[in-house]
Amino acid sequence: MADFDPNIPIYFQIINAIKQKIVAGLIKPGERLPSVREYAEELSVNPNTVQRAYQELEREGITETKRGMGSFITENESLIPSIRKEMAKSLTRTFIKGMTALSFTKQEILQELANQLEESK
Amino acid sequence: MADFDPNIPIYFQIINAIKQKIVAGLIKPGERLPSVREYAEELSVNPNTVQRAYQELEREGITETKRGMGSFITENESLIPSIRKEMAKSLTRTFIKGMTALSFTKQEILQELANQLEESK
Amino acid sequence: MADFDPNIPIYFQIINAIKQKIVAGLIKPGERLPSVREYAEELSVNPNTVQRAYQELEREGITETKRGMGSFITENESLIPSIRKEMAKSLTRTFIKGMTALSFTKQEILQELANQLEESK
Amino acid sequence: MADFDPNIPIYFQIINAIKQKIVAGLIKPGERLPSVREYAEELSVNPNTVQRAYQELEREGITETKRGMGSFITENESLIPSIRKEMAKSLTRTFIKGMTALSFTKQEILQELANQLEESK
DNA sequence: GTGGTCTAGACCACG
DNA sequence: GTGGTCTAGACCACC
Repeated sequence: MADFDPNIPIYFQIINAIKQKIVAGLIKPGERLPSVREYAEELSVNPNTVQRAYQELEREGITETKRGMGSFITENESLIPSIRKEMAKSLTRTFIKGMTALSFTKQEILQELANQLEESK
Repeated sequence: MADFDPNIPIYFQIINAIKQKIVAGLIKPGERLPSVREYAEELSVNPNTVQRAYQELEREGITETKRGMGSFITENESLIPSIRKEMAKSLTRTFIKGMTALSFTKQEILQELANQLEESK
Repeated sequence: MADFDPNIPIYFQIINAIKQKIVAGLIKPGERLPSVREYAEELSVNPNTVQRAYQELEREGITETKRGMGSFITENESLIPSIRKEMAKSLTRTFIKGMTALSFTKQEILQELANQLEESK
Repeated sequence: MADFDPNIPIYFQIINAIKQKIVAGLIKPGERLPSVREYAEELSVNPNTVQRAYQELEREGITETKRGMGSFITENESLIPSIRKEMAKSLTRTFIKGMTALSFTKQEILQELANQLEESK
């Protein structure tokens, strides 16, 4: 089901995939994530890698994990919007950084985005 | 002589600096870049690091290396803008894809970009 | 029926609850503890977890298990206070050692403890 | 040089050891920590374990690590006192928790500490 | 040589 | 069965 961009740490891509699923409503607060081993197998990845992703998610307060029980999405009203905002900010920052490195001006960045948004209409 | 952001690979920052100079017309097609050693000293950086940057530039088709002569900006005038355009397109596509996955509308995407461009002013 | 702190192993909280009841005289030496199944149901907890707690209590010499009869608080009246004292001593020694390594003076150690005891009031 | 308490994660003990060394002035801000491999060998521990400790230290802002260069103690005026405070708090919390579990009252905890401080005079 | 990530596989704590 | 830690050893990115 998944193939990973070899330039980005797998654990990081797992984190983002889960965050996206939460934002999209595919996983709901309170719900349990697949077990480390289960998910590792599904993704054809080492359990340690999934473990690391889950750990990071917990550190960010997105999940709570209970020994012997599994990891659960935090039940928190503001969770989803805050993840959405954070991811949007990160995406935008990356985009701006990349474009700036190509010495695009702010005007040109906006222009390029507008163009491509049109195209994909 | 130059300050580097410690969070970004130095070689990458060197690449960008050179690209910017090219786009800005400070270095012209056909012109020779400083030697690896020269440049490394100027930047107080390990020669390997400059070497790596030059290598990458060549891989991207932006420069050509002639044995014993040094690295030269590619003569093909149209090559550089076309590379730039391609990279911009790719960056933008990635950005749009990510934001769409977070169910942002086109309006919101533009808005978010505009906001963050303002902030980083 | 009981609320558990999700950050502390449940079996550990059960142990402490029992110890406290003993010290408080709510359970007397020689008395029988509830059966594992009974207690597990009362606490809405996995029987294994209660089992684990009982095991640990026995290991500490606080209870004695008789096959087919259940777990009993040890008859030796003086045993419990002596265990308690030993554990307290050990805890205190560890604490002092750690604080001393941070070059706290005796005064400061007492102060820090007093402060934090206040806070958690 | 080191042997580890088997009940506490090794990476955690490494973190604490380094923090203590910083507080004690044995390692100074700006100074470089041993490389992951070096330290791993010295401690007879797997490099991954040291790596994890270093990573955590960086996450806490205590070190900064530069690829290909090593990990360095953060140069920050308030670093040492803040570590000292944090560790003291943690030690004290652990102590209180343990004593409370043995159903010591606040008075008794203070008493026990005072006694043992006297003894070790 | 240095840190960062990953796999493979093991053992333990917990429920 | 589930998460947490650890070892052994590999490969890559960076300096």
